Amino acid sequence: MDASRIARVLSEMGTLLELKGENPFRCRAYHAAAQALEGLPADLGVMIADGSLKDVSGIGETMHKKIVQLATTGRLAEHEELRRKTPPGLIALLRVPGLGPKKIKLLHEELAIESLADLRREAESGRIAALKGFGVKTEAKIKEGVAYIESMGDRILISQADRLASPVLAAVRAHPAVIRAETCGSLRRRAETIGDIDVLFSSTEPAAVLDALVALPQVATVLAHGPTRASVRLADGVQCDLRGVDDSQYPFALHYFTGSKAHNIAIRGRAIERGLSLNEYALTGETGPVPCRDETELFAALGLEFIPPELREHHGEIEAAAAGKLPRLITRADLTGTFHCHTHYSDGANTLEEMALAAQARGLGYLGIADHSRSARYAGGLEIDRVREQWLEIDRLNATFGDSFRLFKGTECDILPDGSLDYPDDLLDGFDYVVASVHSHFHLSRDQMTERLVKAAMNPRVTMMGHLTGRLILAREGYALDVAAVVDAAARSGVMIEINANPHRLDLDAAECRRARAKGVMLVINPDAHATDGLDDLDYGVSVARRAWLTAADVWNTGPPQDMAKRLAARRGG
DNA sequence: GCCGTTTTCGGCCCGACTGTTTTCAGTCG
Repeated sequence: MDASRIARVLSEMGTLLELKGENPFRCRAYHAAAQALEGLPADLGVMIADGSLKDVSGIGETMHKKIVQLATTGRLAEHEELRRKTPPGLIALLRVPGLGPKKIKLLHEELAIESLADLRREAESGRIAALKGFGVKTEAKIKEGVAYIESMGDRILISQADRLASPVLAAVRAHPAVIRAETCGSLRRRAETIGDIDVLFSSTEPAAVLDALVALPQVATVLAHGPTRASVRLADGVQCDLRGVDDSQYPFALHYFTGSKAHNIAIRGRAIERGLSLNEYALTGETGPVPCRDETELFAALGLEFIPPELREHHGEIEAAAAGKLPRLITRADLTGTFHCHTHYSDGANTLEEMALAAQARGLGYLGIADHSRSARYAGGLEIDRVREQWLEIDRLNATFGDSFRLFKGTECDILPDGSLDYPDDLLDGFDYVVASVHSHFHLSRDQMTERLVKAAMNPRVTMMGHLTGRLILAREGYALDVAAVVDAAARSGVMIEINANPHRLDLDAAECRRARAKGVMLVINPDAHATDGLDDLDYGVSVARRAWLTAADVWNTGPPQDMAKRLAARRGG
């Protein structure tokens, strides 16, 4: 069993123990261990073998044994027993706002509620309001919460969150009494998916600002509304938390509400070690508060470099910041071009020229075109003569661009079920580069799929692997695959791995990218654009790279654009 | 269950808000 699957098991055990009414610190230990597993610096198997897993903070002796057992046998008796004893529907009840482990336990014991459906029925009957500790308001809130969950999924893509948050943030900043404002939480950390939107502002009169904000046209329902904090549901169902603080408190609140939770706990621990106390309003020492004008000063007061929000996951960033060894993270401005874009030759919406002009308008010095190969019939994959026609058009366009811009000839070539490529070798040799991707036969066994992708990653005609795991966030799990084995193969052969920047994919993900880079694999940020505005998704790819601790030197499509032709040729042994 | 330049036991981040309570427990972030 791999690290992230084991993390899910441990996290589920933590939740099941909560529902059982276990000691909350013991429950937290399982969640903390799961978190630690998600951020491992190396392969789990390797870390078990060389003993370094024992040194990971949050994994003690007991947890280590459980992890080893899961890694080797894929099973854990304690987990199976917990599952057997807990009705499976109980976990879903945690998603109902206002219901936590204690109330769910009571509902289960008193009314035998074991599912969302049970909960809705009992709430409608009025029996919940009669329970001790409950009341008519709680019951009404439960009914509303169940209806919402039944109508919507609980998380949204970061791209959707951006679209929802930006008008709200603009409205907050436009309020005359607001001094500073920012979105916080997982949105600021640029996570793949967002649960709800957090907006923080500073003002001398936060209550008045909140009064105005809950009346915004984007707000559908007000869930809570106090003098410093309000929770609202936006028109399309996403929850938005608004918080106001005094401007002197703003840096502390910004840091606190950005999280992650694990990062915050560790930072507070560091404050305590230094005889300080940190909460969301202030950093306080024995002689009184330590004023900080911004987050940089807050980190400095704790002896730390500024930690970019994308790194705040308690995956080693505090230790690195203390040692002055944080990487200089890649930015969008470092990207000088990109590969893997589609045109109307296959399933793209725009012409070669339109894509080229859009790339230039975004400050890129080159653009790689990688339309689908012939087997991808549903996507208009190119037969060989169409490929040659496209090459001619690219040559004609390049002649008009002069030295200022260049289109590269690529292909997103299907990896066939047996691991071979979808075009003959002599045609593949004519491309400037080859992106190899899986678009069919998703249901091979894990061993077969791994063998298929390892073979492609070892193919000397492959330049980079496209959307390696095939996942679609919130929609489809990736196919069964030993990612580490394919990454190892890519490391051996010098094949690059794509960070597919489409917000539905973000494939590879940040944790795998970080491990791949540690093995020496070069990453490349590609938008998988099917239209000109798809090029803007590069921002999401940069976020993944930053969350993976990558610098410009770790990503292929950086550096002087005029060198790229030579670098590509060198990759292809030319 | 984890962890240790005060500790191998006794802590474990902590404040706002809500609802059901006459002083606070539970939830949430």
